[in-house]
Amino acid sequence: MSIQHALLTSLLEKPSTGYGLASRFDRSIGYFWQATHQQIYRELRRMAAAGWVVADEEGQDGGRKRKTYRVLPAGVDELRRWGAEPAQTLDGRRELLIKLRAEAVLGPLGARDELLRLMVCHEAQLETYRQIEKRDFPDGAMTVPQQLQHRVLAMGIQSEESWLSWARETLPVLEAALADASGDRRS
Amino acid sequence: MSIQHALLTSLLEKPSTGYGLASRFDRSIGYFWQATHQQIYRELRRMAAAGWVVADEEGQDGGRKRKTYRVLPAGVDELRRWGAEPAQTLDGRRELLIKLRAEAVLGPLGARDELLRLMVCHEAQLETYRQIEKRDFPDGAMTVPQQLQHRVLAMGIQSEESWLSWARETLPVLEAALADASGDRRS
DNA sequence: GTTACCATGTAACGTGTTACATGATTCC
DNA sequence: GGAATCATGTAACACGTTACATGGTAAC
Repeated sequence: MSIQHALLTSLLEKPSTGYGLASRFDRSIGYFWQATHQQIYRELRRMAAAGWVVADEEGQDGGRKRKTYRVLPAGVDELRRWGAEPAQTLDGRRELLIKLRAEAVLGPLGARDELLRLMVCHEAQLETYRQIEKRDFPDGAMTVPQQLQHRVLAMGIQSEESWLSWARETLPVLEAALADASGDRRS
Repeated sequence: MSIQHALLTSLLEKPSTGYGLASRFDRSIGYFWQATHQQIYRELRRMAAAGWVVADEEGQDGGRKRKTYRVLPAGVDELRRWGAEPAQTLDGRRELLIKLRAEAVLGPLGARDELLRLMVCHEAQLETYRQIEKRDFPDGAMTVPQQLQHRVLAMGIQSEESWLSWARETLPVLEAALADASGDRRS
């Protein structure tokens, strides 16, 4: 259900209409997450009902109105709460990216801890894949079908390696963010 | 709807019960695709209705029966048809992996062409991301929030690079598979 | 006998997708 | 006035998830 948090983050960066969100989604969070306009309108209505956002309606009475949504304090609270909450699913990679963007707007929320947790999980996963590789695909002559099966496993190994390499480059940035924030508090 | 094709491939490798598929899914196609037992039972019933698979029921009358599914010729035809069909969605990466496993069982289905098509798409996507990086994150001093946003984009860039690198290593294997098959026909 | 695992299923719900429909504004 | 784009919505459906329920078999 964290499409809501993606939208909150996006709205904090800049209040927008649903249509505007759908367009901007393409070129930020949309790098890794696509949402149709239906989903966006549906979630905006839900969040408005929950008091996380409001729609400032402009335009004449009668016809359909253009609604510019902005985040209310309750929405910020929710985003902070969610940011601090450790991911339940082992595949919190997408969520983590939203937490990064949310931290860029709101300051530290706990993304560093989340990143460290995910790194442990993905290191374990990588190790598992490597064991399977050692067991099922010993060096030497492989038939073509075996090579194909090996490429499938290789995809898993490479994804994990690539993610971990990204994570190791990301960690210092999150630590700089923490240092920054504590520096702000001190001054 | 290609969970059906994943199941067909898995059943071709070895006829199984729904439960068995769910377990084996964890250690092959499950590298990149998880399916709950509900999904699996649902799809098995649908495929049985379509005549793609049959359940050999054993066990006594009355109680629930253990059903061992195996693929019928119509199921093989469907898998071949699907294998040759170019992916509609730009994100055919998961499907491609199933096509690789399907090729390992059935011989060439067209995965090489599919791989080449996807490579073109992903090269274009990578280029787009790099343009955005050049435009939005020029070299030099970046604030911490900017660095965080940059890490999100970096994830997109790295995913594409990693996938393309996998694809470049996979291509020769698919070509060896084609050569193998034409060799078989000649002999 | 009771625990663990094998095996299948129903029901309900939430999310994501597709098709279709409507109207406002802007530009030519 | 017509086309393109901005903007919002309803309805239906497919897919995925969770909760709950049932019963068989093997091991202790």
